[in-house]
Amino acid sequence: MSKQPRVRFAPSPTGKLHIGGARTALFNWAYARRHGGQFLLRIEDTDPERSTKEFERAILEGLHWLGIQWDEGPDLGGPCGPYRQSEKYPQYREVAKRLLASGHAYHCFCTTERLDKLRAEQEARKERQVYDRLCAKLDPTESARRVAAGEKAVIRFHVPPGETVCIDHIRGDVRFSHEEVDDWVMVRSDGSPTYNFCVVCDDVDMGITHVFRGEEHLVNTPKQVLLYQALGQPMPEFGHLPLMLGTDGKKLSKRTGDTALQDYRDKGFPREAVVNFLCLQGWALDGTSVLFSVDQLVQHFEIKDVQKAGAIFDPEKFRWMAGEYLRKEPLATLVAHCTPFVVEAGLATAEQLSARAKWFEEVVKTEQPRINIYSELPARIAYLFQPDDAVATNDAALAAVRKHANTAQTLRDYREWLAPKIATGVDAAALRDTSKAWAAEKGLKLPAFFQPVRFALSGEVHGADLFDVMVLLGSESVLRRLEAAASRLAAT
RNA sequence: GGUCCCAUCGUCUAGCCCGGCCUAGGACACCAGGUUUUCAUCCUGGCGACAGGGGUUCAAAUCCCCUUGGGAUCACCA
Repeated sequence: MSKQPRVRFAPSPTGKLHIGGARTALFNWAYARRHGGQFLLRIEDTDPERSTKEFERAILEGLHWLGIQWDEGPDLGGPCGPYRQSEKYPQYREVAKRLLASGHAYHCFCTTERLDKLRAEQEARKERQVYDRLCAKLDPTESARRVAAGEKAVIRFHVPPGETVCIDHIRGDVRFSHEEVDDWVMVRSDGSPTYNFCVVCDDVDMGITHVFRGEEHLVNTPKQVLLYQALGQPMPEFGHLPLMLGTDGKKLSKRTGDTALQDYRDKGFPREAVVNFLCLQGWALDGTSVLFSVDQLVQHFEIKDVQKAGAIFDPEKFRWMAGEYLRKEPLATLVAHCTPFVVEAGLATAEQLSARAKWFEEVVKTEQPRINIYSELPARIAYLFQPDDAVATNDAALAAVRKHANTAQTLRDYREWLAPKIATGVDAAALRDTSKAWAAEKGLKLPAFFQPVRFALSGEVHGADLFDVMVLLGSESVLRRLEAAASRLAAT
């Protein structure tokens, strides 16, 4: 690398940040950091119909959340601005004028109707559907006159004969014949520039040295490369990242699951897990490490190590990884991450939780091995917030408890035995042994003892350690719930 | 259909560029055990792939060709 690389991520604000885009951003950013270069953010909002400020903000937010910082961008500014394409129309017009003058581009007056008809005919003859260059044959001064007269026209790029090879660090060199490239539209009849045109202008303006983007752009590359040549600008090196695929093997879309980064954030996937997992779609730290940090990514990321084949996005593995990170979180951090979800679920207010901070911390600690994402917590701990005489239950749990005989009696007996022991507080460790001894003495099999008690306390037959649950509930609640369940089981 | 890209366990991948260390490694999932009052966590083991066919070579997952399969893209969208 002769000089510092400059790379960019250039989303168009026509939707929330796609996880594929997030990965593209991540790889670009990692590359810049790895090689001591700059990472820029550019907003490609040349489609006024679909672009919104709202989406732009959401995208920046998503990027921030991932922990990606850019060196130049629409919010930060920089020496190569503006970083929003909608603010650069005068510049594009200038370039188009130059290209027109140098004969690399021409005005095309063909109507949409003629173009449609042309395509239909080519289709019928099973030919390639390309523009027939009718207007390329027009005399430039004649064209200029018609344009001056107010006639609607687009500006097309005049593709010269020949062939070109472009450097792709992932795929190797990609060779293409100019024959295959259409005389594409650079400027629409309303004067607005098109994507392929803006991209090149901007990448030139911003001194971009490496273009890493999704594979769907591979077919655009020839058009863009030709433009670099026409402009007399050095070509950047490319890297077309493998597509992220849905379980159907096709490009990931809303059909096959959540595609927006925000969806995963909203569901409570730990940030580090998202970053880690996204990186694993097409890249690996080494053969064996699955879990790695952003620092490790930056330390080892090489674009040539990126996989060529598309990667099917596996939500299952993603959830597993989320759990791995969640389990490693320091308790205070996990509490902070979970709190909004508990509040959102209506279990308690943030104030109520902070008033019982120590207690809530224990609650979270108890569930930490049992949840994979933050949003799973509320449902699991809801029982702690319910009235002692109205603990929610489900049929399956009830049915399981009913399999045991004399459960009401068991609960009452246990309650009676337990009451004096927890009068001054619950000691989980002590109770664990003595309770089992008590059950044994009563001639109860362990499940016949534990299941009804658990059911009484939480309405479930599965869950955290029973005596930890008692600690969380407190003596009074425990005794009340034991009684309430006994009554209920006796009644039916 | 044209053009382009791709091809290792069901999935993510290591190995491929610079052939031998590959009787192909790791992870998810799955299955079977162990731990636990249950669930989860955790631990152990198992299952399971070089798409097919030709070359080249003493030797090919690795290089070449063909076939097959999959994908992307064919706009005055990005």
